[in-house]
Amino acid sequence: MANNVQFSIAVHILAALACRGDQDTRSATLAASVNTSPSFVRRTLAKLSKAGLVETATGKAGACWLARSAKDISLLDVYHAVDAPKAFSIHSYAEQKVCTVSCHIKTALEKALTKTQKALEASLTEISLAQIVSDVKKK
Amino acid sequence: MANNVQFSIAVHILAALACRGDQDTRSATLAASVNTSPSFVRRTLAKLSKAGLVETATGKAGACWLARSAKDISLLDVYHAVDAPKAFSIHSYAEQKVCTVSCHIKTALEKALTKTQKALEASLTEISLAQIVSDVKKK
DNA sequence: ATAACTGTTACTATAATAGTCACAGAATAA
DNA sequence: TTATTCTGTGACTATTATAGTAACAGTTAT
Repeated sequence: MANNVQFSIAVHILAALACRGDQDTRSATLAASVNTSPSFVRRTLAKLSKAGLVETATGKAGACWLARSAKDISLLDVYHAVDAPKAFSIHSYAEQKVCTVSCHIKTALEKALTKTQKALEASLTEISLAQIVSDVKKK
Repeated sequence: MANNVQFSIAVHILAALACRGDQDTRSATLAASVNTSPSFVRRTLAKLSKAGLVETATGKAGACWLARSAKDISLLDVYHAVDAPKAFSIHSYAEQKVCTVSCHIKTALEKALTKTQKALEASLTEISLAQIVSDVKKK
């Protein structure tokens, strides 16, 4: 499949909203920045909204804006909001009863991969949206 | 697309080889344990071989075995060997020159995601094949 | 020579994701 | 109250990374 880029698109959208400050923003405006269709933006926005990262208004003056300060939004929040896939997946297969490895490798792998997933998530916690925005503006 | 499971299949194969000790092992035997075709196993095996994790013999008595002790193989070695995809990918899109975010978000994101990738890889270094094998046998 | 394996290429099938379209529902403004 | 213009969402197609298979040349033991 195509790689999952929802996460990076979500960060892009949030950074754009942070930069626009108090201005109301329509999905079409964001779509222009991200270079995709408004519809796609709205679908991502819906997830961010459910996760409480943005707020939206429907109707003629429809718009969206950050629900809280950029410094209070971590990349882990975004990661969870878009429900991005785990770093690793384990293959599924029929266990061969005669083979110890075949029977127990799955559990052993899960244990190990849980650790690495935790490490990744811990790293995401360390990075705030505000930092991203600051980097964007610096350049 | 389907998720990338090459990594977990590679670990499965290596764990199986570790358990079999000095016995010569054919790709068909591994295929039975992993529950896939010998051809698929051989392709993974080829990568592991290029990375120096296993050694193989061609010809009638063809076989494969670990190139070094399981405790000297880390999951990071395996990760690199199979050339597994990065945890995150960044969306590509045409930069909108009028938009600061659109122009610089990519660099900012790359910087952030490099950090998390490093964290993930550091975590993989900590886990050896020997540990996986030990977990498999314990159960 | 023959048999039996690996290494590799070429192919098809699958499935996750991207991306688009269309429309109902909602709020504003005339 | 009607027209307008936005969001939210369901239904769809297109794309593409990956899984998985088939086939065969090359290699080695017997």
